[in-house]
Amino acid sequence: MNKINNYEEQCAFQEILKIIGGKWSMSIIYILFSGKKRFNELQRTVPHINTRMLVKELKNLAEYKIISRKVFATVPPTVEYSLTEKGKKLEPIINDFYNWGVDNLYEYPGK
Amino acid sequence: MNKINNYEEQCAFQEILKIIGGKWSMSIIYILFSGKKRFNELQRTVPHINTRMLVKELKNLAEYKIISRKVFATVPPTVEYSLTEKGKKLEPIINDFYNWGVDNLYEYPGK
DNA sequence: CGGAATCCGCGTCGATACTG
DNA sequence: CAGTATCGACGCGGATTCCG
Repeated sequence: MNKINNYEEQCAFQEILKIIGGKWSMSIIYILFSGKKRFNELQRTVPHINTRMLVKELKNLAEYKIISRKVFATVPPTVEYSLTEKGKKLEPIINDFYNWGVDNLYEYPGK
Repeated sequence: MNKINNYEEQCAFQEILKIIGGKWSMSIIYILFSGKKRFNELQRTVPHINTRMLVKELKNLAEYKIISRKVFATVPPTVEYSLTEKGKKLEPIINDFYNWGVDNLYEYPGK
């Protein structure tokens, strides 16, 4: 009854992780749960990320329609990022994931 | 009411991802949902993983008590890996994650 | 069988500087 | 403000070989 564990499922898993398993993706999505954010806001909120990485991740997430990018033709330019419906569906999952981590990982201080 | 998005939470997130956000961790855990597995079984089931990476991941996961490692003093040696209670708690989360990926990512064929 | 050890390329990531 | 461009290093991860 358990169709888990076949080779194709594993490959699918790896594809999924390639998209949102990166170093920064989850952090960015996590931040966007609280609403749309501008580029600089994101950069300030995600610890240690740099411009290039943030641009790259945002582009990637937008490509898969997890986030949407809205440009306002103002001076200076304004760009807003927000979650799409797909992205919003991740909220409970990522929250569970985060909570699991806090509950189960943090009693191990040392590397 | 949303305490999300502060700097420390973000750092915590990055710590968690460092532990189970690697290229192979989730795949291995996913496989172990269906029961204990031996080293070679895992290596055969996870696509493209090699010995070194598998050893490394198993060691890491065991260190954080997500999986447990049982050695049987037989000849030839037998080692069984299985999920701990902590690891089992991940099952619904990773399943949700996987399902989300299949539902939302697979209509994008291209790179 | 289940690892450990070594060697090494290649891609990722980071820092910096620059642009519309 | 919101990126783009370029460069260089470092470390991840792959292949191979050896060991108990």
